[in-house]
Amino acid sequence: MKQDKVNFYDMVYQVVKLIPEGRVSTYGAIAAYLGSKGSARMVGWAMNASHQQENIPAHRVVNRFGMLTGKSHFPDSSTMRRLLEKEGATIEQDQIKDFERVFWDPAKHLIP
DNA sequence: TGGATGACTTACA
DNA sequence: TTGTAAGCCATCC
Repeated sequence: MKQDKVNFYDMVYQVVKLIPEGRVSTYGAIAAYLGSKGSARMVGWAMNASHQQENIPAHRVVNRFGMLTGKSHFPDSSTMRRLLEKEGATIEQDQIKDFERVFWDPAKHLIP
């Protein structure tokens, strides 16, 4: 049984899907919630694979600075910003304004 | 099998 | 202070 560990991607998806509307999270926060604080890259990697899933609001996941670093991976560089603004977030130059206000930490809102 | 990659983070010079 | 470098872990070729 190699599946002693649940798909890392699946865990990331679960957390990302739990992000409330109008809120955003960070790679590091999700990684830390999954138990691997230093695996922020894995979260981003999982997001890359999340393109197969349409239910993954990857636009709600940004880097630690609230910057839309993943916008380049969207069909359009403005798709990510548009989705966030549509949910009530404010984006300024590919960066979330009041980021700390819309920041959603899974480790604090979700119960392990 | 081993090396390389990745939408990041943190530490040190 | 700014810039460079390494570290993290899983997946892909």
